[in-house]
Amino acid sequence: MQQSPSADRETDALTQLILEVFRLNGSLIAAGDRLVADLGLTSARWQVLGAIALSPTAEPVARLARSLGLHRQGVQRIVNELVAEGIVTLDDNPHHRRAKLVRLTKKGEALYRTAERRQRPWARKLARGIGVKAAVSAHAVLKVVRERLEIEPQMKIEERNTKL
Amino acid sequence: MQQSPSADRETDALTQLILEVFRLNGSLIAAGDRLVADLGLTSARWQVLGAIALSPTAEPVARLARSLGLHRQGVQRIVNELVAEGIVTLDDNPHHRRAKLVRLTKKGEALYRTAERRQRPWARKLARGIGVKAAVSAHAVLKVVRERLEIEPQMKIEERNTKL
DNA sequence: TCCAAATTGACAATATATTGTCAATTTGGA
DNA sequence: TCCAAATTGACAATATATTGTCAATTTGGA
Repeated sequence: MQQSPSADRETDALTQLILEVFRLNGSLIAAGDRLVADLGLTSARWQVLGAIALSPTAEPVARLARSLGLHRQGVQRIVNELVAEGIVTLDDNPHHRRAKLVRLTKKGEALYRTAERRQRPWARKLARGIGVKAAVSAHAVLKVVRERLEIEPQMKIEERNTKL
Repeated sequence: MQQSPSADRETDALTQLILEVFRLNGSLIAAGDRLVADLGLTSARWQVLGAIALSPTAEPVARLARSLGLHRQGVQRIVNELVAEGIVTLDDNPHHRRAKLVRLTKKGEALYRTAERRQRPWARKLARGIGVKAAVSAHAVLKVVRERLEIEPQMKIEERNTKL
């Protein structure tokens, strides 16, 4: 089903964009790791910490994993490490005997705030001169693509484990 | 060093964009895996295969890894598997006794073409209606950000192993 | 109330990625 | 020509991610 030439230019443009997303993702993770390494964080830990910090209410591991699009087991592993280091605690959940609620400790909150304080000027330098409009528009494009990828044909990570 | 409000909106917009890049990257890898799974490929294998197929001349593993921004060892592992499956071969390199040149076999070329044929209509569906201009502009934004991340403060993957 | 389905954390097996080191070899400048 | 530095693949140790399974528990509909 060959399309019009303009549709093909569109396809090519998106393909290039996708390749750039892969490259940028790699660079961002590497840069994030460097940014918080001396705090004992990694990009992965930071991401989990962020989900805990930003969630309006404390949540169990499985729910955090689901909302991050990560594997339950991977998040569990990270959370267990963070517990061992006194960065988060697992509190009893009045609504579920097994599913403990993950909460930041004082130390965890301080850690997250430190990382946040460091992230901002870093992002500011990266953002300089890009323009709100261009950034918002790029964001919109990526979001549309992601949403198209996520409709049906695909299953969520958790569903894969459960259903297959 | 507090900036003007507009600079902060810019920072916020970029932060949102960055989070979206992480999410999209995950979705793309998952979708890519599904797209070529029945061909015996994964996103990682496909990426390596692409580097081999698109390079104007055959290259050794270390060079492929460098140009992909991946670890030499990871690419080596994938290439070894591809050799075992008859998808690529390691040919003698007249200029270097150890660094064999990775080349696609007939089978490998056919496989890559099959994957490519499948990728195009898939990308076309994803791209529909996005507009060349929006895609190109988004690409430009991501590229600028990546290039800023890659100047100095950071070392290339290979350099890290060698220099530290 | 009851019970099948879904959720959850634990555990284990395996796959994959990362980090570090080494020796063979090539490269490039003195 | 010579030799220090860089590149390269091999190997190994470890870290991390993925997949699969299970039992405890909760949920939601009959």
